[in-house]
Amino acid sequence: MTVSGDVEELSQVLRVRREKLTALRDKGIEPFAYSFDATAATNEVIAAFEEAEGSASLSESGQGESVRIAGRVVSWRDMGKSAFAHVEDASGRLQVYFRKDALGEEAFESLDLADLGDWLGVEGPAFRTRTGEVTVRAERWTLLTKSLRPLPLGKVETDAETGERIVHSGFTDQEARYRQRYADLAVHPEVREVFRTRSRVISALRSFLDGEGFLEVETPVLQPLYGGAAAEPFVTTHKALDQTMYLRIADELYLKRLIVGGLDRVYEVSKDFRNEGLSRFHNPEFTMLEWYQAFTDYEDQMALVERMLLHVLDTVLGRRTLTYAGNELVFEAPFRRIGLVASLSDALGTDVHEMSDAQLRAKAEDVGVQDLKGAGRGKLIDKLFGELVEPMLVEPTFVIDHPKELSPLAKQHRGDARLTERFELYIGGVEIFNGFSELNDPIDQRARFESQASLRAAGDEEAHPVDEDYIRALEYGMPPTGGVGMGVDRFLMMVTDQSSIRDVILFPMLRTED
RNA sequence: GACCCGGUAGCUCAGUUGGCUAGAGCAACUGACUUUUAAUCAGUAGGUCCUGGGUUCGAGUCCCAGCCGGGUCACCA
Repeated sequence: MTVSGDVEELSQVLRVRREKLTALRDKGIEPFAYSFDATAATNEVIAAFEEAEGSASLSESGQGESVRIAGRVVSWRDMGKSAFAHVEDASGRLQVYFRKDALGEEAFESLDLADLGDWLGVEGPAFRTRTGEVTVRAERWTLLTKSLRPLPLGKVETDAETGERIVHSGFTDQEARYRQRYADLAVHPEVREVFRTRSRVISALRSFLDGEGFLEVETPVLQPLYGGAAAEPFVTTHKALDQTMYLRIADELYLKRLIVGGLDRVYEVSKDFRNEGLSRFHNPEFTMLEWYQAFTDYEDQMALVERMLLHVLDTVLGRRTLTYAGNELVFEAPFRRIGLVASLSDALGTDVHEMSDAQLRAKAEDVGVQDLKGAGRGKLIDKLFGELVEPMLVEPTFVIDHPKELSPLAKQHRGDARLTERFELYIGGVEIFNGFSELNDPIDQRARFESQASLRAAGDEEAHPVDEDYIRALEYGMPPTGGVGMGVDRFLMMVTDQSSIRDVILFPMLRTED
């Protein structure tokens, strides 16, 4: 684009708006107002008018009380000595009727300098038009903000039979919508609604945990050593300390340090960062909810997750079903539970525990798993599960009792030394929750870290590094604890039926422009 | 990282076998219209055809390289 103010080189549509800006100032109209005192949101104006109609308290000419509304102009129909517009605010849109005789010559002529996208304040009584739409008859209008760049507004048609909203020539380029989320939000009320839902869901998660006696805490984003998940970190440097720092990949090890300290129920809503590829289920910066509760195990936590999800659905949606990717998901506790190894054994027709590593590897190659370099027994089982069982987990399903090598922070299963007490909750075929009976034996924890280190030496770059300070904390004594991590963005994909994680993140990661 | 698809006006898109001055709808501008609602009618203006090379008398179109995006897969306990 051009140097700002260099009007000569602006494209025609931008130039025209700059010229109107100048014309407004010449008329003594301030194009960027300081404030406006609206008396009602647009949806309240409509509701109040309809109520007045019902109680027959309108004036003889069918007008309600005068109102003041503020919003963005999203449609305009000029009729010579009158004009209709729709003005949109956070609550909805409302039609405004401008008449030369009601506004006076000067105020009406000044409307020529208004554009789609401008923010306007309008004052006047509501009435119902011949075609039946509740409308404000403007007696005064105020320019609140002049828009200097045309918004990609489509034309909105309401289907007469179904009442459906049909948008013509809208703003559909995905790249442009993500890069200019402000414009995407401005022209798509349904996108604004997705993010309102996001906010309500996170609020409901917090209120649920608060109600259970949990304490919301904040732990470091910048960490001297990363841990709590198997992932590549972002690396940075603190200059004054001359020290390498990592952006957290999980909150787990810090939150469990707090359990050691006696804060027996803690949770954190956090941004975590993983230096990995992007996909419709992965954004390098994402929102995680983790909580830890002393004196509970993974059974207790599965029950808590069930209650939490029902609370969120009841609070936010008022129903216990979701439609995601064309599937109806019914939430009814208790959710289905399947053993990871048991279900894989069923799928393979052989007991997984009886199979050698070589047999597992051969099976994995059979079903087309790629990149098995350095994969240990646990990873082979996990890959096979991902290939053979995971796609069938549409209804909410707890997958439980994972192999030990896959879960270096989970407590050994009380009935089977090969397994851990762990669960993952799958919804719509996607992993949303991950929890376990937390490993609190520092000697076992050190051994697990060390076997991770040998996996790392064998080529598994995601294996966990040893965290000596965390082991020291466990040595002081961590009570029996159940803990859970939740992929908040993924859950929101389910709640709002969006197919990409980018559609539930306001500003998803993209390569920079230019 | 692999494969497929795409990038043309502010927005949404056409553009044939390579051929004259690159088109349409919406938005914009001028004019008409005081209950319209995808308002309507008449007219006008608006382009780095993603970038850089190449082939050709001639490239939006064909070839090569690159950039950016979307989708699918891989990666992702």
